[in-house]
Amino acid sequence: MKLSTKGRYGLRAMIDLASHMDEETVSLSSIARRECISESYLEQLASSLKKAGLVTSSRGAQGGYRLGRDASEISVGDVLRACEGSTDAVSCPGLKSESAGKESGCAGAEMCVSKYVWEKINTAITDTVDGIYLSELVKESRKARTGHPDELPGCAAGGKR
Amino acid sequence: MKLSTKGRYGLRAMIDLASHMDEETVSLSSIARRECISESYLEQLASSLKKAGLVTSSRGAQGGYRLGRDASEISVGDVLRACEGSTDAVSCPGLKSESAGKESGCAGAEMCVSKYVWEKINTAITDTVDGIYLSELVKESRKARTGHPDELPGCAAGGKR
DNA sequence: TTTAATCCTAGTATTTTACTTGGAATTAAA
DNA sequence: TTTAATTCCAAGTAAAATACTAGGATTAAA
Repeated sequence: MKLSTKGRYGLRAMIDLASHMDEETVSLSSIARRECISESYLEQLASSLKKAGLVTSSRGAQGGYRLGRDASEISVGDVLRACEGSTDAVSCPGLKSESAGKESGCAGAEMCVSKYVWEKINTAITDTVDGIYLSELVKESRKARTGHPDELPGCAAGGKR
Repeated sequence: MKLSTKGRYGLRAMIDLASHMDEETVSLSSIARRECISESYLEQLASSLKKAGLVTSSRGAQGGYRLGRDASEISVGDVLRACEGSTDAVSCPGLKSESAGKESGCAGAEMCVSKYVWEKINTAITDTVDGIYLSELVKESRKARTGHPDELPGCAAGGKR
């Protein structure tokens, strides 16, 4: 039951981008550097985020990315879904989230009680991630940073895995 | 962010076992048959469940498994943790759930705002799975079954993947 | 002594993850 | 007009994780 690097890096990147909305554009290379994420890997995430409308881009020198809408209107759920495809911990036909008509899969769909559990887990996750917005995280981040203004990360220790 | 077959099969198996507590012992082969799970794969889950004290076993002919304690005292969380190791969607040093002292990993641990998000996701999941007990599921299952007493699963359609 | 079961260790095919590579296209600035 | 900085795109790939299978050894009831 793990969130992959896509979701984890994706959120970090979006928080970083949101924290630099004073700048005209933000290049992937700068995000990658600050967040200790491989730039070419970030490209893939950027592509997903763009498809989802969460960021816009301008090409060429001095180009880069901007948020697609205000940070207060982008939820963590939006980001994770864009990067991971879905935030469901279990997806099986017959669950509400998959509105694939009929019980197309599981043997004896209405007898599958665990379905009930998966549904609860999925809504718990969804409710949580849809209730947190980038704007809050940016605020939190600034607070933390001003508390320790001297500490500047550096990639060596972590970030990768 | 997917729950693996271990957790999914594990819970199904435990519900099945809990539904047959009138019998002396329940063999893996019978669970495997009813739940459409490979018996040899189930053995591995049974071993984890036993280590966690969620089931007890007796060897030899006529042997089999029983619940380690009452179904009302075994939560879905207990089962999932036994099978999957943890129910955390993200584990990184610095999170409460990992009480590994110091910020042993992430660059600039206190600046990592996403930590705050992972924590919320993890608690949401934990709270959910720790609040559902096998006894409820058995009851639900019986209700569903008596509603459609004629339907008997059969493995063909699903169960595997 | 046969048979039905748990128990145990290891192997393996497949899938997924986490990247990298090698460019092409676009645009601002020199 | 060239150069440099950037996004964009499609494939390839090594390593890890997943979802099993195989082959027994052990135990105990019938």
